[in-house]
Amino acid sequence: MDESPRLTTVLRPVRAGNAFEETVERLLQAIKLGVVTEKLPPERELAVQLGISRVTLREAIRALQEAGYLTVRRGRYGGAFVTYAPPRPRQGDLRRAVADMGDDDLADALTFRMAVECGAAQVLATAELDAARRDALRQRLREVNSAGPDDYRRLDTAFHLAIAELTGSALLAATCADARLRVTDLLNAIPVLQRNIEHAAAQHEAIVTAILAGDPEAARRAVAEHLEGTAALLRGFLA
Amino acid sequence: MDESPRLTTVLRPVRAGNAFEETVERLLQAIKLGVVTEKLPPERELAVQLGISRVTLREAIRALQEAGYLTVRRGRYGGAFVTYAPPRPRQGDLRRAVADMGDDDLADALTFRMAVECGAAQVLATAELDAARRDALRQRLREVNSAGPDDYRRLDTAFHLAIAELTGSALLAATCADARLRVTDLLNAIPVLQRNIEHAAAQHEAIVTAILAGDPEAARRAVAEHLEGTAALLRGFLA
DNA sequence: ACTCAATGGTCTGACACTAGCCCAATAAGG
DNA sequence: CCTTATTGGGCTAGTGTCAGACCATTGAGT
Repeated sequence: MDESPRLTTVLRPVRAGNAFEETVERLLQAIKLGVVTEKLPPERELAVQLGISRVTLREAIRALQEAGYLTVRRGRYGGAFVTYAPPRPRQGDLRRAVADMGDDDLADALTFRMAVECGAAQVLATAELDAARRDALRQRLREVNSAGPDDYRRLDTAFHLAIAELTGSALLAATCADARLRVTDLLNAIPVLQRNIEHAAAQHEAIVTAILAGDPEAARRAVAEHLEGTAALLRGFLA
Repeated sequence: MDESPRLTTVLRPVRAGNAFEETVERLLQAIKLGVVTEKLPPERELAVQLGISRVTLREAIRALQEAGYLTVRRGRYGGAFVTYAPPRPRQGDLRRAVADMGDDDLADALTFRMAVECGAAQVLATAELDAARRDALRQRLREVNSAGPDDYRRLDTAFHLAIAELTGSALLAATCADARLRVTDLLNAIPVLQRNIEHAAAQHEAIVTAILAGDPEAARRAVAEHLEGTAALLRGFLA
């Protein structure tokens, strides 16, 4: 923070890059988060959803195709198919992934995620949840707890995002998704060990219990503990 | 939420509008939040900060000039001067302001703000603060507590934003600023009464005490209580 | 009175992005 | 085998945005 923090906070860049770059980024996120696992929506439809022209979208798709993330088929029942699965992390991947981010960026991302996910859990615990929402939350918990190593990250993401989405706030959901994908590359570089899964499962359990019990303090604490584990691990790789 | 919430969360529009519109919006925010009270930075400098061309910035400035928010003077020591102060709210302003937002948007904004501000306070309470940061926080508290009715909103904004900024996370600071300005128009339509100021002062006091004591639970609770008051007032105007 | 640094005002050529249209390929279903 | 709905592929004309250069104005200091 050089001069007036409030000034640089509000007068920050209005756009992160050109439409092409931002679109590539967004699609990559959707793929890496496991939000789309099979086929992207048709170009015309997707272009509308993303608020860009089809030309720009097609350029982005072509870039991802050349990078090996997508395979495009023409004709009816064709489309852009996801041909990517997060590779099993190998020795040194994590160190490299951490090094690829600046130290400041990493700290920023971790802090950001901690704040918004705790906030979301707390809000959800405060809200009065109908049966459908309670069931949806339990369902996500079951899914992540019964996941195999290959699906684990995807279902873990789904679980965490579900908490934000169930608050009913689209802004909050989008922000949590944003926070999550700022650490996706790092999480994907962490080996998924059985005992880690079990540890996380207990914490997920605690989060859901607190939310369903309507206890915002406990929900906040449970999420903070859960995230702190990962954060501490990643911070260990900082210079 | 129609189909798959996660899908619409990630595959949302990549840009909110064209560069011109977004720039107007951003500058208007800076003015209404009271972040700039006198003069905007020189065009060349501001264009770089906002990541846009000078041409686009100038169009935005001209629009705000025609709308009466700015006066532009040429020559050395010239620039774009703010000629706007939030008007004293009158009877019916609040009802109108609430009606101008959709019900869904209002609920979304309030939920969002609750989550991110609580998250920020909790994070700050967890962090180890050096003397400079502790002093900065106390300073902001003193300022808002000794504010007159005309400066109150501006200094209240500064206080709330300071909490996010002191976490050191630029992402979190930007998100809190965003959350705040989604309710700025509504807050500006609420009359500033002396007893409300006093009530808020006690709550601000509690927030700072909890943060300085390193008690994230208390910090979270204090912020939640503080925001809930405003939220309840606004929700009262919903159809 | 003059100078000059800082600032807004304007122009130009290049590139990015868009909307809308039509073509080409493909596979399910008759 | 043929038809057809659905989907990607490609083109064009028009608008938005940019970088950079140059002009016009102002007022503090000399």
